[in-house]
Amino acid sequence: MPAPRRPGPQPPDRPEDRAFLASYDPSAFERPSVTVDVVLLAPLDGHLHTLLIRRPGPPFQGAWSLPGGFVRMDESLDAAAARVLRAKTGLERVFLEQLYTFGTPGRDPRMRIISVAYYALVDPGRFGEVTVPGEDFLLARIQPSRAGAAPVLKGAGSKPLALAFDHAEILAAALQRIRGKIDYAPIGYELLPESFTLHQLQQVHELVLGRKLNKDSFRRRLLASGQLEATGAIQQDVDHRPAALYRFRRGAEG
Amino acid sequence: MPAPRRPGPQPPDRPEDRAFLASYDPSAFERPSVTVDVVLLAPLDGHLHTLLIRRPGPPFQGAWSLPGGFVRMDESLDAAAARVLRAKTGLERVFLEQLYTFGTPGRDPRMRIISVAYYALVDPGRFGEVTVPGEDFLLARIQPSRAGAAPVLKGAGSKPLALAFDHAEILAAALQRIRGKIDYAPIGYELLPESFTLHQLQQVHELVLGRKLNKDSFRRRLLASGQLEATGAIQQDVDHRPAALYRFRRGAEG
DNA sequence: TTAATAGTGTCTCTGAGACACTATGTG
DNA sequence: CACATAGTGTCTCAGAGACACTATTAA
Repeated sequence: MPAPRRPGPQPPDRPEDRAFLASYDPSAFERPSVTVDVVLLAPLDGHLHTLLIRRPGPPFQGAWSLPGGFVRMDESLDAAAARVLRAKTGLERVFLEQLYTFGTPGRDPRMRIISVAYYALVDPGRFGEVTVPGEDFLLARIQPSRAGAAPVLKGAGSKPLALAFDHAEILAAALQRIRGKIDYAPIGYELLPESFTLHQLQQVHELVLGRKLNKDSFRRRLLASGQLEATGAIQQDVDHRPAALYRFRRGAEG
Repeated sequence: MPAPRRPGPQPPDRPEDRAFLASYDPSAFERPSVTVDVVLLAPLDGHLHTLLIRRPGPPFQGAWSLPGGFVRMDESLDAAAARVLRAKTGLERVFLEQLYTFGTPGRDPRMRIISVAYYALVDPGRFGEVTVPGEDFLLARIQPSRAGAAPVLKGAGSKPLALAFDHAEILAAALQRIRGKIDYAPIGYELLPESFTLHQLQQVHELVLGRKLNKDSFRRRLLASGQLEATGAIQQDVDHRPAALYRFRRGAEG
């Protein structure tokens, strides 16, 4: 939620500080590893889906996991999340926001790893761009669930998927976050192509919220919000009356 | 925000995993330091206040900063925040929630430090319990400000305080978070003693939101929410009609 | 023409704001 | 008594749900 991060104010450059810095021993404290994990969400076939990667080695070898990776020493957390997402999926210029930081000791059996979780939202068309280099991946369907309930994932088989590490918890936190946010923040648009119908926007909101919405008041509310702008075009190739297409008015988020 | 954290599911114990673990070299990646910083908030004299600690050494020697400290290898992030708050202020059993993680390279001039920020809410009476061992501290007044505007801090002098590192940004994020949350989450009660009047509760909401609220609808809304329970007692030692005292019904958060 | 979805007009219900009024304490 | 704050009753207005109705496309 904070605004874009800048380096903070710099302290005055004084000789005694330089002496202190030179004598400072960064190895005095044992340090944890820090990673980012990304929950990538998009609607597909009437369900939310998330991208999972099969773990190529232990621990949890063969299990499904969120795309993740270590934070480098010279990059911000936001930059690490964008880099990891690009490296693991090929996707760039994606809506990406910090979610929560998970750091329970033992969440990774190898060593102490603190993971800063992010969530990313894309429109379903961009799932087509996904290329996972040399790795097995899956777009897992997230079963509709009400707030509070743990989300259930479905892959190709009939059994619900279990995720590696505490990734089920991270996924649940991401779903809870967008559920709480979609009513007042313009995140629904991130799950749709550039232009869309009001019905498609309503379907996205219903997917995220896990319940049906009233058509009339949804239309009224969104049209009154000033967030939408008619493109002038209408839907093509539908076997019923085509709907007007809208786009999100960036900047005018009221 | 996620439910209490447990260690994730453990992988099956297989011989080949043990071999992998034995060969795993944790020093292969350079690691950042990880700290927690705590924004402690309480209402006092009609203003929100936050506890600051004077930096005893460089960088930013003599400047005011949030209480913080390194995360130990064997404790969770929540536990680290509670421990740091206890060590720096003596306060225990405080409402404490993770806020956001700040990790811009250069935010600490000494080395790469990633800080998991928390915010803590206490009632003003508990400020009396605060003891900062051998350290200079200050309860700084947060000037009323509307959403979006950067918060302004006042200490004893007339000039606004500047904080060390990116701590002003962390404070701003904490204020923004509780502003967004107080309308639907029972956090206002954390800023009040066990029993309180509706007027005191309204004042706390007004402090957090930075604006006056309508008395009638505030009363109606809170009484209808089912969150409040009359204690049966009334205010003492006031020079006007005493108000009824209420307490928060924990568990019944609707 | 029918089926299907898009889109409009209007009634009702609920919650917030406004305001008038009564209640109960102190000095 | 005056004065201050606590607390109630009721009117109005705005937004959400419900529902009836019209519009426009394909088959």
